[in-house]
Amino acid sequence: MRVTVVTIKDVAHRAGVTKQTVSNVINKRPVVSPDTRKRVERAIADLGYTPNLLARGLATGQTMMVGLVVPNITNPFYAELVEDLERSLETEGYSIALCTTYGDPVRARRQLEILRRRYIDGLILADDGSIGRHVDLLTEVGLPFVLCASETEYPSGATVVTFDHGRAGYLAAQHLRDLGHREVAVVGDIPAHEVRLEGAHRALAEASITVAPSRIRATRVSSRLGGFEAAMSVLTEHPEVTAVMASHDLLALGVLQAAAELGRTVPGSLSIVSVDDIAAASQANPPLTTVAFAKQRMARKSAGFLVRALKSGQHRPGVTSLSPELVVRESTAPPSRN
Amino acid sequence: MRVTVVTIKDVAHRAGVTKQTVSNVINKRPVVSPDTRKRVERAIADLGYTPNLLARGLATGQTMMVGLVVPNITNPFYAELVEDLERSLETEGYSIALCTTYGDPVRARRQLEILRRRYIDGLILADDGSIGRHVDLLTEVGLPFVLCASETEYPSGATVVTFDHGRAGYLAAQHLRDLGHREVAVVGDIPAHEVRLEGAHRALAEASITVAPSRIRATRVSSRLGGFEAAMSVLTEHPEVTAVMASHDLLALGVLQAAAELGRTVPGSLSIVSVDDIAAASQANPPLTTVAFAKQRMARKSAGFLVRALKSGQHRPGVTSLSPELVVRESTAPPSRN
DNA sequence: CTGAAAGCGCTTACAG
DNA sequence: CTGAAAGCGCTTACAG
Repeated sequence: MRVTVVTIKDVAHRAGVTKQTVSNVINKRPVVSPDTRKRVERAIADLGYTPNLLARGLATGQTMMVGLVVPNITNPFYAELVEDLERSLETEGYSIALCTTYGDPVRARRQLEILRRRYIDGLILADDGSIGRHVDLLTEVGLPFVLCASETEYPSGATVVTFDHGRAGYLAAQHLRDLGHREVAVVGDIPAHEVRLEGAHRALAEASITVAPSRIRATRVSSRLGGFEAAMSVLTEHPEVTAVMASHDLLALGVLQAAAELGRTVPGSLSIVSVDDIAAASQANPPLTTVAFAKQRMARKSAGFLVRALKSGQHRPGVTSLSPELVVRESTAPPSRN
Repeated sequence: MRVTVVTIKDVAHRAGVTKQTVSNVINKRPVVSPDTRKRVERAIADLGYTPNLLARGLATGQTMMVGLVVPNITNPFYAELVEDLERSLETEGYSIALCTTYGDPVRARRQLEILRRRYIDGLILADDGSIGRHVDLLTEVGLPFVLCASETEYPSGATVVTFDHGRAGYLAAQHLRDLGHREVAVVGDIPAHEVRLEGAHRALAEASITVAPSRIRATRVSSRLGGFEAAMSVLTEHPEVTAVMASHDLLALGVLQAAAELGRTVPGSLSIVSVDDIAAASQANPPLTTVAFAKQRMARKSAGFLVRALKSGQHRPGVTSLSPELVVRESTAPPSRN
């Protein structure tokens, strides 16, 4: 099926040199006389030659591919992260191989195995909480990687870029507290976002506010629908609640929907705050107050660390924790008196 | 950096055979005696050997990778399509290389060039309308591909899977018409969705309804925000409008937001219909009436065609047009009398 | 500065 | 059924 393809040999032949000379000009090694360089470049242009990356990869051990492992890409957080990562990486000349795990450790392992056999140069993994289990595989084969960590514990000795999830939760709850809310409910992706919620509890505790366990709902699914169901249940049982803290925006969008369903205006009769700042948060109605994670900074940092490791050949473990920032929009207001 | 890796030679040595025998057992060629097969399999297991896909690709000309080219993945339509495609393809043993074009033809070309140099086996392209220009490159190098076509014209001689966009528009507008709407505005991704809108005009014309040009708004950007701005402008200028047809769901979500902003309840005082049926459509408030494109069927068909072409080595051009279906939810109702 | 040789890890005919 | 040889398209020392 494949049409004949022009190789380094064809170029060499046409330029009247050997293929290693062609290789030298391709790789810009300064050992070629200007004259023959010109000849070779002509031949390359005439023939439309481009090096076979497979062959090069086999010979050099460098494929210029890095793997990106994420739970999925229909979740906008990961979609946005992947796009940012791709942009950062491609400016460095790397192509990306995308792997989705769907949160399935078996699947993740299989995918990693295949990437390894394709001899990618390195990996960036967006931890879904189960990635930690596969780090052994990575270190075992000596594949450089950096972890865009979720808040769950990450392995020591790894290069990780993470957000300060505890602080994110703290900032969100502090905002509610400072607005004067005392009747707060929590809709959370539990246990995945435990740390965020702990931060929230800390902020509330500082104002002697405690959130009864019955006002904390874990979502069945990590989606808008999950947030909706959780909010419906908690708001129905506890109508006195004036504010809901969601552990991430997708859930908050569901809470928003539940509020509409229950006839509670936002922020007039219910305040909603969450964490993430995905694009949809600012486009919601009303736009969501949330604590922003700078995905783009995470992407740049991670890509930077990986590229440095690949270039230097040195592994430099360490944890970089990025600070989240409260973004006040229109889903929060002081509690109304009625 | 890379730790020592076990090769076919190591296996051969340990099993006391030559590497071509190992190759024979790996590729399940029925020429190996049960006895030596066992020995080799033992050696493979002991050493944890897995074939180097780069080397194999170079030797066979098959990389078992297929490229997926989409405009972006933050648009949920493409994200969902990519996930479906990946699932279909991986069951056939293919890994995917993802390319995002961001609608930039230059970028698209560069990416395709790189994929070609990586010797992927084939391609699936989700047309953003500009892909057509690159088909020459693909046919030139003889790379099998299938086009998940947008509605713009596609090259002849290609294998394409598309939706009947005209019918989609027709169904959407017919629904509004049958509900009794006569004052209709259009928010469209123009010219990308020209065909959908033509279908819509046809349905309306059948009831002698014409949509004045001033009631048709092209969006600046193909996003929620674009839909919002377009709807704000058209609804402000034409408050008598009772229904809006959007050319895709993302825009419709923006229209929904505009309706809220303008104090028009949906569907009480304004009906909204669109085309696509992305996940967010059913999760909107109210859930959107829309015309569904079965992305999953598109993904399966496309993957199926490509895989068949790869296996048979035969290119079979043709256009498969999938039928859309109206999904009535809660964003549409008869016009109110006031 | 250029060319002959060996090698990356696999597969594919082709003898024995 | 097994082994020796050549080749996929590149690169990397190493002579000249």
